[in-house]
Amino acid sequence: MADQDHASPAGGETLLFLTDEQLRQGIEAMFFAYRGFTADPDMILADYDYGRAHHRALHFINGAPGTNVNNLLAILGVTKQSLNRVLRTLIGDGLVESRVGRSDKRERHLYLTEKGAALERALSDAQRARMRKAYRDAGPEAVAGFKRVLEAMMDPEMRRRYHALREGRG
Amino acid sequence: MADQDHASPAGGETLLFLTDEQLRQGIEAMFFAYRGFTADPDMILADYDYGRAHHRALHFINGAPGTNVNNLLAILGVTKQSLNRVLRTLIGDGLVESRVGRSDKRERHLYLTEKGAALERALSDAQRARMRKAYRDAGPEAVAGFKRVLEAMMDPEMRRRYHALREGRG
DNA sequence: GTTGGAATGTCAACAAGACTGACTTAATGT
DNA sequence: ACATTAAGTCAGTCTTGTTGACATTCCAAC
Repeated sequence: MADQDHASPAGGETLLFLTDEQLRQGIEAMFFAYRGFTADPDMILADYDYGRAHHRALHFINGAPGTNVNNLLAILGVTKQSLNRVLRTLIGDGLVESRVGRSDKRERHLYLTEKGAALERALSDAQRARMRKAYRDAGPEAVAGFKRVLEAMMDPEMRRRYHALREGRG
Repeated sequence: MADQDHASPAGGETLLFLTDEQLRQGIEAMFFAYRGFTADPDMILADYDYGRAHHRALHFINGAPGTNVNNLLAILGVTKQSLNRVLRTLIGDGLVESRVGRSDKRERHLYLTEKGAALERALSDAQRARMRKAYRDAGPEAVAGFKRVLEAMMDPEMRRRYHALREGRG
């Protein structure tokens, strides 16, 4: 069934990579690569009593200091109960600081403490090291393609947020 | 801070994509894209009493019919106890058949039943549809780069298994 | 041939992290 | 005043990972 593409009369080149087998390879590549992607931070986290959820919270608070809980919720795509459990331990352990909003006192603005920034840095360094190696091995053009495909794979809402984060830092 | 690369005297082009901000974007792209990657099958699975783990088992049994539990274990990267729970429900529900090995009676060889193949197809179709759209939107060259970077991101052991699967089907 | 170790798979109990649902508190805004 | 919003909490459930203990089968050394 993977040979059916030879039957397509014209444009075979542009359709070649859309066979089920090609798509399947992409799916499996995503699966295996994501494992590598999370492996290094996971090893560090195992030493603390934290998990991947804590890493994600630290990452996005670091990237958008002062963000409120609702925004973080939307980015992470979890329920507030789930995020709250994580946030409570991070605040309790002195990695995250929660300040009452000055304009709207209902909101809580989140910041990393020195201690929280240190852990975030350790986790990020490990993850970035793998990313850097992958980028180097694959080359600049591959990286551009990599990002284009990943972006096309996102839900529109997540793509919007992805760009918003970039612009917020740009 | 994203402008710092202009300071690098030579080879700016080859280093441009290795700034911390570029790596951070890649990390966030992986995070958001993986969410999209799993979203469609997850919605289907919610209708059944199955989860992502069941999907993964069905996927790889479908790709390597007759595989034994140990091999599946190594591919999925979980403990045998964890896989066993998933396998038990799939076998109990008649989606997977487990045959005792003829040469080595300790081994169990796994096959999808008609029913199991049908669910696998439904899940795969949903996931492939998103993948196909992403590939189409990004273009063939981007897809090649996408795969190169993902492969470079894998642990060597997983890269080996990834290739083994491709050759087994090739 | 028996036996002891290694490999394969199963059962049971537990923990992390997600979920829903119901509720409280405080601040905002109409 | 009253409804809405932001945040947090409590309780209960589900999936999916973990360890530990155990049964079965195979194989190789004795």
